[in-house]
Amino acid sequence: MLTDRQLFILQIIIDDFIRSAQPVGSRNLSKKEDVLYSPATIRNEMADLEEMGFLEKTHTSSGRVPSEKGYRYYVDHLLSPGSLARSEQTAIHSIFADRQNGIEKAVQNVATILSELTSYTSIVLGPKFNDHKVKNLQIIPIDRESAVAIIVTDTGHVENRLFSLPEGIEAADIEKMVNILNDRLTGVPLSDLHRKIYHETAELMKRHIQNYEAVLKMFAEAAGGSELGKLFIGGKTNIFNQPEFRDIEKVRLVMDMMEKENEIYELVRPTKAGIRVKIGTENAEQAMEDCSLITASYSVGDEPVGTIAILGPKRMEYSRVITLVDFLSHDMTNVLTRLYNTGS
Amino acid sequence: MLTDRQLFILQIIIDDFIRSAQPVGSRNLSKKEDVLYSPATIRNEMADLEEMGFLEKTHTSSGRVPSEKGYRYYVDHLLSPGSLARSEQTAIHSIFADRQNGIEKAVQNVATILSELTSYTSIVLGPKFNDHKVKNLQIIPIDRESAVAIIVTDTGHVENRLFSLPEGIEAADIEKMVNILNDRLTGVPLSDLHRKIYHETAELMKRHIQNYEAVLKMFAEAAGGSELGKLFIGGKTNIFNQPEFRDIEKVRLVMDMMEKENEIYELVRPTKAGIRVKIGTENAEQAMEDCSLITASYSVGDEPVGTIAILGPKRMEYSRVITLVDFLSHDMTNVLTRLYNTGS
DNA sequence: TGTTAGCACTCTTTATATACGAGTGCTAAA
DNA sequence: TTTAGCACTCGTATATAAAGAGTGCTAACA
Repeated sequence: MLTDRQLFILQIIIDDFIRSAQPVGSRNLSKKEDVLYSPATIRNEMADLEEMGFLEKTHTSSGRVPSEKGYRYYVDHLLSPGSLARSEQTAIHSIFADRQNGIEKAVQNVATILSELTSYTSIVLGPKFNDHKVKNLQIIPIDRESAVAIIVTDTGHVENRLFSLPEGIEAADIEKMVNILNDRLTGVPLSDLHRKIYHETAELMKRHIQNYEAVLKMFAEAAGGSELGKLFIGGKTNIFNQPEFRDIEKVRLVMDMMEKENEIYELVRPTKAGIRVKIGTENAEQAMEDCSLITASYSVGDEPVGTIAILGPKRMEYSRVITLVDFLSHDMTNVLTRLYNTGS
Repeated sequence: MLTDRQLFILQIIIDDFIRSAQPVGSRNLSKKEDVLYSPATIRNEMADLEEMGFLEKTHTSSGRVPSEKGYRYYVDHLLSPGSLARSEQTAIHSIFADRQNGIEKAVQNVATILSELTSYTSIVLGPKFNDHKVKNLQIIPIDRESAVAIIVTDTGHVENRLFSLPEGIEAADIEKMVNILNDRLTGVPLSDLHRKIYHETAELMKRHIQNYEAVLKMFAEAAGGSELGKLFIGGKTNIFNQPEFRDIEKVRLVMDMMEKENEIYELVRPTKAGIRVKIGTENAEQAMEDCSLITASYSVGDEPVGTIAILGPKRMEYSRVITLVDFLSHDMTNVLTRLYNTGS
């Protein structure tokens, strides 16, 4: 349906617009050294491309601007693969080189480096710990009324939660309880913990400990707390650099959204799909209608556990960002898979 | 030096400007029902106030705008005390009513409510845990190479850290070590922990456990992690509402600063002083030159442990905000003091 | 002596007209 | 099929004028 020349011109127009943020006209295009057609020819092709919906005009006699459909086609069919500079590769590898600081710090660094490398806003959803298995449970009494429940996983992650002790419980009871829980629950994945707590230990504890229910409830809650990983956002203010966000109301919309964690979670829910590109109104959120979002999930083994994403203007350097996000997500998958699968 | 009438006029001008964000002229002022002077009289007084540096003009024939010196005088001498609506008081009290969720959640709520109540940006520095005392220490081995160190305080706060185990350490050794540490360190404040670990336990452990040093080091590090409380910022985008921040570059400066935690820490370092008001360039930070910051620290007993603050335009509702921040900081001091002093 | 009316002046804002330039669509010629 | 040419459109920039809000100063008034 599209001739080679139309493809070529569409690609050049979008490339140019991504660089300059200015509507591109036939005259300027034809002056480029690798463009051999006259302005008139280009105008004809442009008119066709516009009719097909790939280009738009900002007003009757302006140059052309890519439409969302145009970007979509560009991303699906016209992207040149692109490769990473060696310096970028080493930057990425180095994030996980020093594992001493723990996963969270590393994930935090991913967000920072992503935003610095791209000049866009980065979103990183840290790995969820559902699959991690209970290594050890503790209940530390604080005073007569309260205690802290602690869950340590086989990956070194620690969940903790303060809770009120039932009236008149004895230190010996607590110890008994901890023993039962450790005995029955060690090795259970966090995602199963809630169920197992009630099914496997309730009967037993009922016999030994009065008022066991309140305690079980708190434990179950502590376990359920981390179904989703932690969210990190890097370069929140990078959007100020984009000329199409000179309008303060647009910036505000995006900024507002970035403060709402649950909306962000929706955007970056981990999936098995590879790179996902959402352009403008392809994003459900109203606030994203002038933005594009590129996401890729990373996995432990086959199970997607987290996501990295880049949020930028529709006029985004798709090629570069996709390459980068692809590389990084695979790198994270490798590192995490090695880390967690040898551990268990 | 200032006549009563000058004080009165200065106050009305600033009040008016805070409300309207518009330079205020003599004519409009004189039309107010509680102003009995003619425009000409007011102009004369205005000229005097300007000469003394309390007012400024944006251009030769504009109305007057308060200078920083004007705001300063207003805050120091002209503030009407103001009181909180009952609904606001209950909103504040209710934050700590439900202690179940732990301090951190409560502090988070403080930030949210502060920004909602004021329409400015709120900054809340959570309580530091230096004074809290060790209740219990644990070392949970994860695999042959690593373990998690856990410190529980008498306030229910939990610190944890993953560390590498020295080669060839035995499970029995670890247990012995935990016993020694608990024996010696229970009741020690976190701020002393680092020192005590080396002074009081090193000798003893040396005798019992080979390669104890690496382990001690990790424990000491875990303890040192929380010298400062956690930072919460509410209503980051509220600044977009301020007409003097229509300029995107100004917004950017402020937004950029809000992303830099260490700069924020400098602004809200807890002190014993009461309410502090910093107007415009009284703040050292370049980015704050068009903002005012109102801070108040809250304490446990006599020891300031955290800070709440409101960041807004220089044209801020000082009276309201000061009343609110004062009330809230005292409330927090009361609640926390009761909570932590009865606990120990 | 303090207050006020009057007036000329300043400066911003808004509206209007004009010129300029980048770009288009269409027609006709190559 | 391609391209040169040309009239036309529309946004941007510039100049000019008019309106309006506010000031400072002078002189009159109580």
